[in-house]
Amino acid sequence: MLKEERHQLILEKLNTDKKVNLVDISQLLNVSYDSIRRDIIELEDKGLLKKVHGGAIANSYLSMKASKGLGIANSEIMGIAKKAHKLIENHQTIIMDGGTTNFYIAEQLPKNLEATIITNNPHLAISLSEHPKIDVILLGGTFYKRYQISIGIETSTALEHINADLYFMGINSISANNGAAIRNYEESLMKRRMMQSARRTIVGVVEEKINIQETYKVCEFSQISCLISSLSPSDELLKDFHGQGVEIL
Amino acid sequence: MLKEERHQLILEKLNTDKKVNLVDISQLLNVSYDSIRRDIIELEDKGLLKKVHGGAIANSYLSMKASKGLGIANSEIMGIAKKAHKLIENHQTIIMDGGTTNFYIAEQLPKNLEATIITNNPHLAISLSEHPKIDVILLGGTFYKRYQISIGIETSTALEHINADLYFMGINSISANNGAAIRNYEESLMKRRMMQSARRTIVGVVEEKINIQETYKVCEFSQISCLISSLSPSDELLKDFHGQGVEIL
DNA sequence: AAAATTATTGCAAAATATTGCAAAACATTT
DNA sequence: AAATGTTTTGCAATATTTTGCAATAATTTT
Repeated sequence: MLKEERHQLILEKLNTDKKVNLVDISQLLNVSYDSIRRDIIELEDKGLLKKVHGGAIANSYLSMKASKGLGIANSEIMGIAKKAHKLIENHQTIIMDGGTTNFYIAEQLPKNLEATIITNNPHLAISLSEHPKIDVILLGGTFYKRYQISIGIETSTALEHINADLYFMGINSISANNGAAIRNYEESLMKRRMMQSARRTIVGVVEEKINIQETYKVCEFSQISCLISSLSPSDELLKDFHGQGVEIL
Repeated sequence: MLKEERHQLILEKLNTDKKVNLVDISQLLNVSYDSIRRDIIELEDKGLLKKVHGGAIANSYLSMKASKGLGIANSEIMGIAKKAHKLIENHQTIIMDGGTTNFYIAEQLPKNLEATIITNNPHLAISLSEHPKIDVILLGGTFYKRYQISIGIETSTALEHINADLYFMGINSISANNGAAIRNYEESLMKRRMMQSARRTIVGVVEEKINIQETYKVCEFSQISCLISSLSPSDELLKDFHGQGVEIL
C-alpha cells in the first residue's frame, strides 16, 4: 500500500464521516498506528485536515472541494440553502464568506437571479461562473489556505466602501447566550467588518453547530438579523433563540 | 516489449486503479524495476501522472483535461513549466495572472519552494494550497467569468504597492515586431500594470501563439525580459526574436 | 490522582530511489 | 553487412525514505 494511497483513503473517509479515528484507520488499512499518525501530520501540514487528539477532523474547504467533484450535497445543507434563497430578491448586493453552507447557498441560487455577490471565497466565485446573471466581486488579500478564503487589511479596506443588502455569514458555533463564534481570530475580525457593510446579517447553520461555543466570538446573537437551520423554528433545540428580535427560519 | 507499449499499459492501469505500484508492475510486465521506474519518470515529465514513493498515482487535472480532449498540449506546457521553474529562486515574490500555461507553471512548482505568489487567478490560489511553503496573495476586483480572473481598479490599486521579482504574463499572441497582445482590453491594461510592479516580465507561450497577432497590444517584445517556449531557442520559428535583448529559453 | 489512552521521539530494519556504468538492442550510415 | 552512433536496459553500489518498535511524555478519562 502506497503512502499516497493511504492519504487519499484517509481524506475520503474524512469526507464521508467528517472525522477519523487513528486506531480504527490503522486497523482498517492494516498498517501500524505510527504510519497513520505520520500520515495525519503530513496531511495537516498541507492544510487538508485538522489533527485532533485521537484522530483528525475534516476541513471545511476539503469537504467543499470533494463534494463539488462528487456532486453530492448534504440534504441538511440543501434545506438550509432553499430557505436562504427565499430571503434574496432580484438586484440585491450580497456578501458571502467561507464555509460549506455558504458555498451551497451560492451554488444552488436560481439560474435566473440577477444579483451582485461579493465574496472572499474563490471557490464561490468560480462556482458562480455558471450563473450568467450574477456579477461577482472577489475580495483580495492574504489567502488562508486552511480556510480557503482571503483575509487581511486589503480585504477589510475593500469592504469600507460597500453597502450590501445581505451578508451570509458562515460560522462554527452559535448559541443564544454567547452569540456566534468561530475558530480563527483574524477571520472573526473580518466577519465583524462584513457585518458593518451589510444591512442584514444572515446565518445558516447545520444542527451540530447549534448551542456549542467556539473560541472567537463574532457577535451577540441579537445582532444577527436572521438564523436559518434545517430544523423547524419551533424545535426544542431552538427554544432559547426566540424573543431576541432575530428571525428564525 | 516496447517502451511505448509499457507506457500505455501503465496509463491504463492507472486509469482503472488510480494508482500503480512499481514492484507489482515490473513483475506483471516482466521487465526490470529500473525500466518501469524510468517509464514513470518519463510519464511524469509529460504530466501524465504523479510519481510518488513506491509508484505513481493518477493526475486529477489531467483526467479532467483528457476528458475534455485537451490532453495533447499538456506535454508542451509541461516543458515550458520546467524551463520557467529554473528562473525562480527561493524567497522571491512572483506575480502570475491567468491562462493555462501560468496555471501549470504554478501547479508544478517544486513542493519545497519558498516564495510568495501574487495572483488575480483564484484557480491558481486554490491549487497552490498544496504547496505548504508558498504564501499566496489573492488580488481582488471584479471577477471576469470568461477569463476566470479578477480585473479592475481595485486589482490595479493593490499592485501599486507591490515590487515583485518576477511577473509571469500569460498572453494570446506574440511576435517580434508587434509584441505581446491579448483579446481583452481591460486585461491588457491590467497586464501593463503588472509589468510595472515586477523587475522582470517572463512570457511562456505554446507554439501556436507565436507569430500571430491579437487585438490589444500589451507591450513591445523588447520590453519582455524572457520568452519561454517549448522550442529550442535556435528554432527557425524564433529567428526574428533574437537580438532585441530578450532572453530566449 | 490513578488508569487508560494517545502522542512523541529516537532508532534500526526494510523498502525504495538514485546514480553511473557497461552490455544489449536498435537505428543509421557507409 | 560492417561500422557507427543512439537509445534502452539491467546491474551494482549508495543514498534516501518509509516503517514499525520501544521507551517516554502528554493528554484524557475514570
